[in-house]
Amino acid sequence: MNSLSSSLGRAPEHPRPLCVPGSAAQELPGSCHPGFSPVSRCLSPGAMLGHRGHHRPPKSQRDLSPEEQQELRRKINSRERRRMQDLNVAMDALREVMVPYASSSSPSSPSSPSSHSHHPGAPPGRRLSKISTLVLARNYILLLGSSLQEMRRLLGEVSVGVGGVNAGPVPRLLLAGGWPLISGPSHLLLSPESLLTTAASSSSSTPSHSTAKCAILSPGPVEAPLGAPVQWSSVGAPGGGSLCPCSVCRLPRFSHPSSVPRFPK
DNA sequence: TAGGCCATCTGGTCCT
DNA sequence: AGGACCAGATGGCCTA
Repeated sequence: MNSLSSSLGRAPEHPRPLCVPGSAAQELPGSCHPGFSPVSRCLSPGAMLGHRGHHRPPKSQRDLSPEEQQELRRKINSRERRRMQDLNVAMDALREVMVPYASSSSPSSPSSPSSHSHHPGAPPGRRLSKISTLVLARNYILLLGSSLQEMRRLLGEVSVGVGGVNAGPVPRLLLAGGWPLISGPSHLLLSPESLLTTAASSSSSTPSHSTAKCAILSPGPVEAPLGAPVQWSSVGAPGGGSLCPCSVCRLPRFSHPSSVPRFPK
């Protein structure tokens, strides 16, 4: 776990100021309210809106001394920080496999949180935002699914001509045909049936205002005619055509090797 | 300067 | 009881 934190680059030992009951010097302006009881002083309006409609610290917490409460709060904050950092590591891992959008500099460049700062339409050099990463990943999976289905269809056609699916060189020939990530993690090779189902169900719910034209963002891959597999290269691969006009795809095709620290000091 | 994105803090809830 | 997860709030950084 520590390895994950250390890989983030942002020194876990130097998190932002902690808001710990009883530690006024560390309080964030606006987030804590001196004068409240040690237990309730950090309540934000949102935090006050508990599902039960009232706030009452657990019995065990009420029984703790201020020092113990402070230590407990530090411990909880640390856990939450680490949890979010782990989530970011996973997000970076996802960005990496998001060819051709993946940022090579990101892996653990959380050390450069500033490079996060990006939004659709931003100039090249910015890595995918979290939401963009998730949206692209989803559609990327759908694209792979449709590609797999297409490949299976072609395999079927070719195998008929050469005497069967297990006929020697045919599969290898097709596999060498430039299918993106076709040899990637096996868990990505989902059943085309489930992908079709997913795509069909999601195509009606997918926001389309800015993504309808995008082969990556839209359910397009699944809807693509069978004889014409999606032209991946035209979407964002090096040497491909113009950038997709959608809001998410107007992103850098190539990762930037350098990243600017979010909090330069 | 506004808006987007992000990290962090926090309290509540659920699970083991 | 403790940890994981979640969602709201807050403030900082960056870009248009």
